Amino acid sequence: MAVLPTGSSHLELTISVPGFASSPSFPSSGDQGGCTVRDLDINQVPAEDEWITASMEDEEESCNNGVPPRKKLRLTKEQSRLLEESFRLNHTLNPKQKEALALQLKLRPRQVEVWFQNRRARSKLKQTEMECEYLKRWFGSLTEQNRRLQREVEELRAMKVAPPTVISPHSCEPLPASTLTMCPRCERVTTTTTAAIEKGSAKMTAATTPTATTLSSKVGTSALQSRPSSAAC
DNA sequence: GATTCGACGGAGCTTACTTCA
DNA sequence: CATGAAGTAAGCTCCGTCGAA
Repeated sequence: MAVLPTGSSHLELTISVPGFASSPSFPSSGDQGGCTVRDLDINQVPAEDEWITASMEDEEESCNNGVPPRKKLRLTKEQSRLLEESFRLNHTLNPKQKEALALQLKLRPRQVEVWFQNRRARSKLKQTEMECEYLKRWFGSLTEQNRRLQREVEELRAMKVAPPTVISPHSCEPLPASTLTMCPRCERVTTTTTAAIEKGSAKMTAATTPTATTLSSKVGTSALQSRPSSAAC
């Protein structure tokens, strides 16, 4: 798709900074071949200090009636950055990648999975919105083009009634009006008979004002890559 | 009040495994 | 015993939705 950016670019992607160490502040509890998270149970709920609360007051009143209020996890900037980076490389994760990423981010695999689900869904939504915008603009320009062509047809019809002379833009010589027509697809002026012009005007009306359904069925993804009018006639 | 985003449940699909004729 | 069909469980993605921030 030439018009729309591929992948997730429309959801702001920050570029990784070389030398980033994953969660340097996290205490290492094991020492096994450089893996600092040996004892971390990835299926455990993150520790309390991993939850970012909206305010300090929230933190203070975290235990009401012994039931910890359900807090919404906010990913840290680094976690988000790493997730975005992974998403840019791959929109889906295999189980090993998921596990590794979860370990790196100190999140549960399920959280990584959910993040990718949401990310896919939301980038798709963004893309759909962009396609919608593009179609609106395209439809607008086609409508305008149609108006213009209809006006031209009217003018040509009027000329047919009047003395049939048209001045050529190139040679400034008078041309017979019956020889001028425009191909609705390639917008090239061709020579046809007067009868053909009348047929063509009817076709033009249909061809340049696609309905919403035909437009959306055409568009998919590939149709957005190029204007149909550029096709060979 | 609107928006963002982490989380969840359910539907649908695929794959691996088991059972049975 | 080998084989193919049918059943089942597990795991995945997508979708719609909820609710905290």
